[in-house]
Amino acid sequence: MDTTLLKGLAVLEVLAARETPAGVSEIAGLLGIGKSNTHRLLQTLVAAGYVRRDADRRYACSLRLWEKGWDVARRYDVARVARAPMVALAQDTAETVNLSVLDGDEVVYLDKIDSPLPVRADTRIAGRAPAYCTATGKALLAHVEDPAALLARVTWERFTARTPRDAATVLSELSEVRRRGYALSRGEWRDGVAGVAAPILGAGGRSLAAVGVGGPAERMPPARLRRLAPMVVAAAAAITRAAGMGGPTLARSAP
Amino acid sequence: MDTTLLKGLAVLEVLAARETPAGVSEIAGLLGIGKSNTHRLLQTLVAAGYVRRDADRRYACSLRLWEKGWDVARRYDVARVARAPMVALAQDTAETVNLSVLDGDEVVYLDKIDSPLPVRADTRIAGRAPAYCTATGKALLAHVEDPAALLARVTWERFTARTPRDAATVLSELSEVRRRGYALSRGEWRDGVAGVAAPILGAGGRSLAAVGVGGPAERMPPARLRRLAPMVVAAAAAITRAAGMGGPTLARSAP
DNA sequence: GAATAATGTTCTGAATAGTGGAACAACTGC
DNA sequence: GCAGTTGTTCCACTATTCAGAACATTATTC
Repeated sequence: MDTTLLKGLAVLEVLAARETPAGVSEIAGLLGIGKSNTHRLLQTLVAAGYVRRDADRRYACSLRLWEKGWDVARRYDVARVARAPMVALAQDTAETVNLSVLDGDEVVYLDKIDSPLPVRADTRIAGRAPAYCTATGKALLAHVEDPAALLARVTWERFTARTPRDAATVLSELSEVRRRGYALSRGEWRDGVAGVAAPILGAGGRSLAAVGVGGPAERMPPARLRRLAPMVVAAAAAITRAAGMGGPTLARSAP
Repeated sequence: MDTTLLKGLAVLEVLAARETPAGVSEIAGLLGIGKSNTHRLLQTLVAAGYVRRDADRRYACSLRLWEKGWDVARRYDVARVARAPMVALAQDTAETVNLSVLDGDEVVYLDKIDSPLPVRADTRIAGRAPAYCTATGKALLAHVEDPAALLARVTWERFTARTPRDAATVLSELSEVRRRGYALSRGEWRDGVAGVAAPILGAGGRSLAAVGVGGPAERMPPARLRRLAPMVVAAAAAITRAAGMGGPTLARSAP
């Protein structure tokens, strides 16, 4: 494996994660690699435009990473058309609304609208979570080509007492999800957080994305989740319509 | 220089730019490097999580690039607080509004609101333009630490007949910008596109970002630009206030 | 359905390119 | 001015990457 490339990406990630610029020695120490090595990697990244150095000769990420990342996200065009239905859903429910897509066996949050209430479910845009124990994740998994194949590659972790522990459990839940049209999660990923989610289906019945509503478990007893479900399903349907889904894949033209 | 790292990034960029997944040979041909080389670079990128392969064993960018990029953009937090004043400005002017930050000697568009009119200035979010010949760019340049030093590193290109050709011209215009509080551009970057922009200043009087209004030159005679200027300046001031600027740098905490 | 083309993958030896360590330079704080 | 940082350069070694060809697998054509 190209270790140079891996190290270079590691340097980039360290810088991306940092709030403040970093020096050569600091990065070298963080990654456990030599100073001279780190120095040259940084110079290469500067030459490539991903990193720049400030006046104090310290290094920080340029916006190039974001620029390239945006090119990728642009194709996951659902986010744009989903915005309006999401706002409506947020107003109707007063809970946090989020939009996710599947990336491997994880969900990535493309967009969210925070609940106005002081106590709320906190998700981060561009954040990640395992698909098999979140509401949006399960909504997505239920409509992929081969859920079993995907789940076979999962490493099962116990995040809470309620986290599902094997593929069989999740698979049976997924058929339930397909039957009723929405997915639930009650404290399976983060303790005390519950949610409902519905898939946004494209041509061929494959899931492109999922919308979900989430909040503190105390505000989300089973009865409320059942009441929220149709609203989430309706929002997902609205997004599907607005997107004019019909393309063969998730990839759609630029805005 | 670490060529492996550069090649790896080049592969990543090719994939990020493509609408559809690509195969090994195709990428190899595009970059002019060997097949086996490309193959291993791709495997490394897959291992690092930046690329994944679809069912047809073709390669595409995962959302990891976007995720990391977002971590960077998150710190350029102006975008979030700027949204509301930008919407107001867009409604008042009916032209395209955009928000830019400086990245080296280029501007990067963080956000934009399209004009409702059929003929409009077209900028792309996460797009780039040279700073010295755009309105937002000049607004930003006027308030950096050392404009002359920055301009010294510029390679002067003639994009249109009106593109400034040397540092002296731009520097004198920048002092004008500082004096009156806003910057103008009339077809210096793209023919037939004109705009006004105002800087968003942080603690210490340094520019953090700039808001601009742009449109087709026919709709933007000097008189209209002068009338738009105070509105743009007001929007910039509103954003400055909303952001509660006071930190020492652009870096602000996460949303 | 066989033959052919095209693409993805693995292998190998050769050598280049990257590595770590130390030496040097430029600051910073005492 | 001196110790203690941190950034940068140099150099010899060897591990890593590279190209090309061989092999495997899939697509295409007849």
